[in-house]
Amino acid sequence: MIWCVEDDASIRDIEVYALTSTGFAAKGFEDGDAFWQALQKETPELVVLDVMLPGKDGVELLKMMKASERFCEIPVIMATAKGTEYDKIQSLDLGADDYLVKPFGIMEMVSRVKAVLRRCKRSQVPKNTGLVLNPLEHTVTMDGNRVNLTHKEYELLHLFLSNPGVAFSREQLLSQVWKTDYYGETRTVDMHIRTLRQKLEKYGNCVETVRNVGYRWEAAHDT
Amino acid sequence: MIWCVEDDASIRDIEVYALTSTGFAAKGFEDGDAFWQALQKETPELVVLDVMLPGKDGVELLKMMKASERFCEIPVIMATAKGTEYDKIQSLDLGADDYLVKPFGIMEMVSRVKAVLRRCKRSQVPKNTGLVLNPLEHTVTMDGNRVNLTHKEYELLHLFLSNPGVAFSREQLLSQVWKTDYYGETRTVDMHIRTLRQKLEKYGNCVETVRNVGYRWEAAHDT
DNA sequence: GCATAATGTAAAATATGTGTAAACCATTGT
DNA sequence: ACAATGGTTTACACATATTTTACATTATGC
Repeated sequence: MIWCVEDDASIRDIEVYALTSTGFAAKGFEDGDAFWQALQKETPELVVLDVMLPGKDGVELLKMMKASERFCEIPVIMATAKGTEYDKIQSLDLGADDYLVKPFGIMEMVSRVKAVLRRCKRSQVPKNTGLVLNPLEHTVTMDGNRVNLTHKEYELLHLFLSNPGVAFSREQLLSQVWKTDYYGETRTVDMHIRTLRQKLEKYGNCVETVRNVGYRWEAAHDT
Repeated sequence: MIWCVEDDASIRDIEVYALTSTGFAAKGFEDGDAFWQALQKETPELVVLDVMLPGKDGVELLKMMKASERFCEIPVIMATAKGTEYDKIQSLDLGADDYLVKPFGIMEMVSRVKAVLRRCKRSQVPKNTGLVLNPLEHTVTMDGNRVNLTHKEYELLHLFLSNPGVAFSREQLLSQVWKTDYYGETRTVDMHIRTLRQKLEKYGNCVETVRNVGYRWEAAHDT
């Protein structure tokens, strides 16, 4: 799925149409907020991001993506009317994968999308974290070895792995995993985090405690 | 090692010089033959390839590289005076990794080289500039590096970044961050401002003290 | 330049949140 | 009903964030 963030409706439509007719699945977003919101639920293959946007501008969004554990791997092509060298350098140095200067030919955009995807596919080293969760079998393997988790532990890990980098409060964990909205004084969550950490051995320290908030999965720590 | 294939000696020298002074190892080639010959003995990290060349032209060389098992993985940036959309598309579709239209700024070239290398080796994570606060992850990154803040420090920064330029009194800060309306004689706020300033390093002086009033975030000071 | 008020700094003292172990309870299968 | 297993609670140890205290430093007005 390719996402196009562009406030001008006519340009957006052309972009989506061109990509769709080339065989890509594509979706348009009018502003940064709608885009960011959708990003929480879904992960696109690539984003074509306009710099000039109402609300948060493209550069801001790019920074936020590249600063995030969860989104920093998503390739981004920046598009803008500003064609100064500084703009190009800034975007590229911020981690954008390519740059389009308006008015750009629609086929050039498609070509660049294809080129970036090709590059990313090529450089995608099979990044096996060593920790594989299989929802179908309800199992977890660590470097090929089965790990025996209890149900709650499994659900916790599942939630963490589906949202890497996101900090969850104990309340959130209780409501998501335990399906209860009560939260009094209890060490229950901590207890399960503990056993999970132990069973995950070297991956245990991927579960970071965020003091005063809760816990977070930090994939960077998987050595 | 970065290779620049370009027949115009002055342009070639500038390219090599710019890359070298940026920290890359770089070497220039006058024509396709010299380049192709060198390729048999050595493998560059990336090639900046001019389209218009005496003898075999750039497109020809690109095709040969991409057809070869041995060289097809080497990233290529095409450079040319022809700036038509067709040329761009052709090059990109032939497998070039990026495209420069002459006359290009020398720093743009360096940026594109960096961007392409980054993409090809995702191992070196792109670091963005600036200060980014991610409420979802409850994290703060500074030029791409994570900053470890305590909860109060985080809340302070959050408040400042959400209201750039606004001067807050100590009372206001106490009520917003500490959620208390009491204010006696205490250095608590100053203390936290201090640690925040320290942890933000060069962004530390964005926290301005407003004498007789309190503190304010002045984004202009983030150089 | 000096007195004074405001802010910066360092350390110690305190409060708070989290880790841990063991005991306790609930559910399931036999 | 009884084990066996997983889940919860309790109580306390421990680590670290926060606050206090005391004093140094810097700005401001005369």
